[in-house]
Amino acid sequence: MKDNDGGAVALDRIDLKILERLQANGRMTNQELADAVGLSASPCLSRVRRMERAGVITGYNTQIALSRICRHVDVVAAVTLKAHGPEDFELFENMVIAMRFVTECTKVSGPIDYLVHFVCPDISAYQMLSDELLLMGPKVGNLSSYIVLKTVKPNQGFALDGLLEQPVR
Amino acid sequence: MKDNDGGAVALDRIDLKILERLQANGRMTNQELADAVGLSASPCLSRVRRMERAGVITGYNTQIALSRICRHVDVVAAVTLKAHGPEDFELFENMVIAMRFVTECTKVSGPIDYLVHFVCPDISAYQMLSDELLLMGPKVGNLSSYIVLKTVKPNQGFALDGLLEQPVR
DNA sequence: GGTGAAATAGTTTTTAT
DNA sequence: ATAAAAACTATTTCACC
Repeated sequence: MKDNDGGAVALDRIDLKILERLQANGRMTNQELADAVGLSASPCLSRVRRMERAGVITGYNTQIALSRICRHVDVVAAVTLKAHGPEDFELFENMVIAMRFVTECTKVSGPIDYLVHFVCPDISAYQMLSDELLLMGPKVGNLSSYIVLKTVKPNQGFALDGLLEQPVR
Repeated sequence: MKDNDGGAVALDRIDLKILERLQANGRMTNQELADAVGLSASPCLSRVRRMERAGVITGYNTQIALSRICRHVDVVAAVTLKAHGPEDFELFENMVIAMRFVTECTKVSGPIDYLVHFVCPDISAYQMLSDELLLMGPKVGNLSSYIVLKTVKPNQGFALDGLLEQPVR
């Protein structure tokens, strides 16, 4: 599911509708999708395939309510490195990428360098992982942990209509 | 896709395998899934439906590479309220839930109350939204904005095998 | 709770516009 | 580039284990 050309991708209104529908339900059949966007099945499918090949659609996921299956803790760590050379960033990033129970990591601007999201079996597992970052990893200057108490608004995709008001034909 | 009973859900090894596969590819066919977990198509489908009804599977999403479609800014705001009564939390949460371009919001422990994730068309749109929270909303004591520069590790689901080592039959 | 066959429904390729 | 039709494949139900 990768065939990037590196450039921007032009989408028309129908492509946008397809993305909106698939964002809300990634498992709908091509038939349902075609009906929803006012196309017959085969052009609808070729549009989806085209967006997959262009790297616009990068994958399909299943949302799991982890709390229904097992106890776990959800923690966000705000990490600041001591040194800020390219090799310091690279070392930290490779460590985080390889780390189990890290579900997501972003590099941010400002006094914090990284936000690292962990989903671990328990606090002691988190304790070990954050220690690993602090002790064994590259020079981590500060690591503040924020335990997630509640998901107020779960991720339900982008407001594509609001984001794409200009470039859509 | 909701038929919760409020209680915990018992899963066996096959259910777990199903979740792992669907987490990696939410659009695989039931046939492929059945083959992957060593079941025939019909029991595989009934397990999936059962987990959907039990609220273990809460939905199917499509990942979109927004940067291939349009310019945008991705910001995480760390918000601390001035007052911490139940009504202050509720007011803030309702505001955030209704807010366009907020893709995700979590309540956290510690000196910060909420992490609010925005994906906006540009910085001026973000400026307006954060002002809305600061000025019109409930008493926001502090709002620090962290612009996302890079996604180091994109969300690829949970390490289910590591999280579920105890309760699986 | 699983299997395998049968009917229904969806996907995908080809062909024509 | 779209649509319709044909061939193929998957989904879903059901009788049986």
